[in-house]
Amino acid sequence: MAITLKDVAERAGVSRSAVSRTFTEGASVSRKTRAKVEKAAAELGYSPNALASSLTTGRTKLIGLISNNFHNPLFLEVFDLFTRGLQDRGLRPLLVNLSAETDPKQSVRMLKQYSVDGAIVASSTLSPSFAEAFKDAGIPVVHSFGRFSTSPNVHVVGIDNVAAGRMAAETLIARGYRRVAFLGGPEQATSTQDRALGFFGALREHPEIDVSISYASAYSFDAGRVEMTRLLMTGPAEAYFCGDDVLSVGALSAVQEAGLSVPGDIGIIGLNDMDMARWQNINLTTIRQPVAEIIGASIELVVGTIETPNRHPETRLFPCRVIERGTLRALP
Amino acid sequence: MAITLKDVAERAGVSRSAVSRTFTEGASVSRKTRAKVEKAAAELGYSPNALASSLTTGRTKLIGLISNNFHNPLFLEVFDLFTRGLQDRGLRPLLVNLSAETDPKQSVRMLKQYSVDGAIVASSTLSPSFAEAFKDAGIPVVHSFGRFSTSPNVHVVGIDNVAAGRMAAETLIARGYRRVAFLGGPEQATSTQDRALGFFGALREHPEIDVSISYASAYSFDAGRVEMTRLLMTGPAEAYFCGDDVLSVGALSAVQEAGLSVPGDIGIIGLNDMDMARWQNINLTTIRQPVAEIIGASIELVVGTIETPNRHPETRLFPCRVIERGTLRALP
DNA sequence: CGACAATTTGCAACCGGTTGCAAAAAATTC
DNA sequence: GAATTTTTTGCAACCGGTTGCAAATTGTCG
Repeated sequence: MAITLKDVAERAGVSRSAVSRTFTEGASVSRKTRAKVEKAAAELGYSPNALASSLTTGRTKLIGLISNNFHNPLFLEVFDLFTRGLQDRGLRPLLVNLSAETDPKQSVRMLKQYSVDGAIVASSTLSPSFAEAFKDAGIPVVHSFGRFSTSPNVHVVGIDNVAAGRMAAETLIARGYRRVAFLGGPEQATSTQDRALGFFGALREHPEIDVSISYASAYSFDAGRVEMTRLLMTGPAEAYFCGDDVLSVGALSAVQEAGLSVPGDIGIIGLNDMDMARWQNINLTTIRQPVAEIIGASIELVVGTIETPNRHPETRLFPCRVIERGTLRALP
Repeated sequence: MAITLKDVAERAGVSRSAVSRTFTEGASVSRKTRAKVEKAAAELGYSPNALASSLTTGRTKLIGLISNNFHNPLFLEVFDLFTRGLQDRGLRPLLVNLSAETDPKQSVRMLKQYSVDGAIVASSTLSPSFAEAFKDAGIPVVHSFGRFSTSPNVHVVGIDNVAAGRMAAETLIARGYRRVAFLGGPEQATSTQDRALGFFGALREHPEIDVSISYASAYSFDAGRVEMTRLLMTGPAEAYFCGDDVLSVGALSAVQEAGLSVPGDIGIIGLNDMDMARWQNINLTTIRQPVAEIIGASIELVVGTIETPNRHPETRLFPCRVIERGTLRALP
């Protein structure tokens, strides 16, 4: 059915090795045989079987891309950049949707069966041990959007969530808000924990400012809306740092629905700068994650680790910045 | 490095075939040897190499998932459902990001190299010939969100875009709009062409209604905004059928920015019902594509075609329905 | 033109599995 | 317990490639 090396070899009147060599970068083949082989291959429409060759070379050029954030709009951009970035380097993303389960064993097993060259765990909610499971299985791995650690066991690329929390606090302080709050995502998400830490840390130096915290059940529109609706009934703060943009939009919607104005009555600052944040009918002031840089570094790091397996685990954090839009009152 | 059949065989004191058979559904192995093999495998942490076995079985359980819609929020849902649906059947999605290029040759080549069992082309903008290229290469393929055809060459699953256009027209007519327009996506997108066809078809029976058409340069927020801004300066219609939800939000934003009200001054109806359409600060009236059904059928069809290669090309269309929200005036 | 070095080529073994076939072992029958 | 049938097992070839090695070819130089 499919055309193999042998077919091409026969047609070109050379050995199978000669054919293999014409298709291998930097192998020794004369001009003449290369020409013969290429002609025969073109005539037959031959293309080498990447999987068969992976058996001997030990490289599949397959990269496992594991995520559980299939509902966060930011991840459209993330998938776009990852797939493009990998393709540009001749790598193929094998997508794994984690959905509910958080046990790494199954994913590790599966990706081992497919002999992926490396894996990228793209998630801000999974614990570091998830990515570590890949490392333990001998699969080069990078945790993108993962938690910062001073002594990481695996490569981590992302933002400093503590610093981001601090940045949010400082932004609110600078605008003169006196009663502020953090509306986090799920309490067990590492990103929420760290952002809370930074937020409260910065405010500790401002005892005159009243600060409170609450958690939404998920990084989702509905969760943000529900939580903000609840907050509005119990006497809301003047400004909220929401743990995520989608959450922010949910909160925004609850505030507007209650007949209050943003930023007049209540200020909101999000985090991520998803594409929709700039839509004029949302116009969300937020803290931007440099997604492209994070993904570029992640790919670079996973490729580097494939080439140098015992490379020391690295943490690469990229700075965030505030994107001024319309949900926070202006600087005085 | 990695544990192979041979290692397990030696440890269990059996032949390699015996080990292979224990891991093959429905092969002949006695209780006793199976137990020995399983014990040895567990002790060594063995898991069979899926790629190596694919060499003889001819099945990789890899499915190419090809898309060029990495900026449409609807596709987050699409990716989520596809990856989950494939995983549930033990299949692995190999993601291909088409971005700019529309030449199928490269994708076909690449997916052939990886011996995918089948391919799913998920795009409403690619021409039918794209999916056909896969079929011609002997790869079972389904075109999801593709163009309807009475004599299809490949399986097509999606909605009847002509009917959707008609549905939009009828919805506007029923609400008493007298000057309506279609704000399409790129003129060459098959989905836009078909939706226009249905829209104008339905209005042909209503000569009293004034109808016009224009195209946005892409299915994007910015394109919708730009085009609507232009329209507002040249005397807009009373209501617009926008070829897509993101486009609708762009248009919506332009209208609001011009100080006009929706649906008071101008009505808008979109198509897709992306997740954000229900966000209260968008609250878009739209026509819902039954995404889950489309994807379920696509997977079923590609699996069916893998099992029965010469299956006749099928077209499966699912009905859309109008989702009433706040961007169209109420029924009289 | 011959000696020698550098390139190119084919052979054969291997990567990690699967599978048809015949022999061996176990189960069934009388 | 022997004869027959059924099940289990191992051998060896194969899937589609790669690669070390030695032989064959080509090129260089005096």
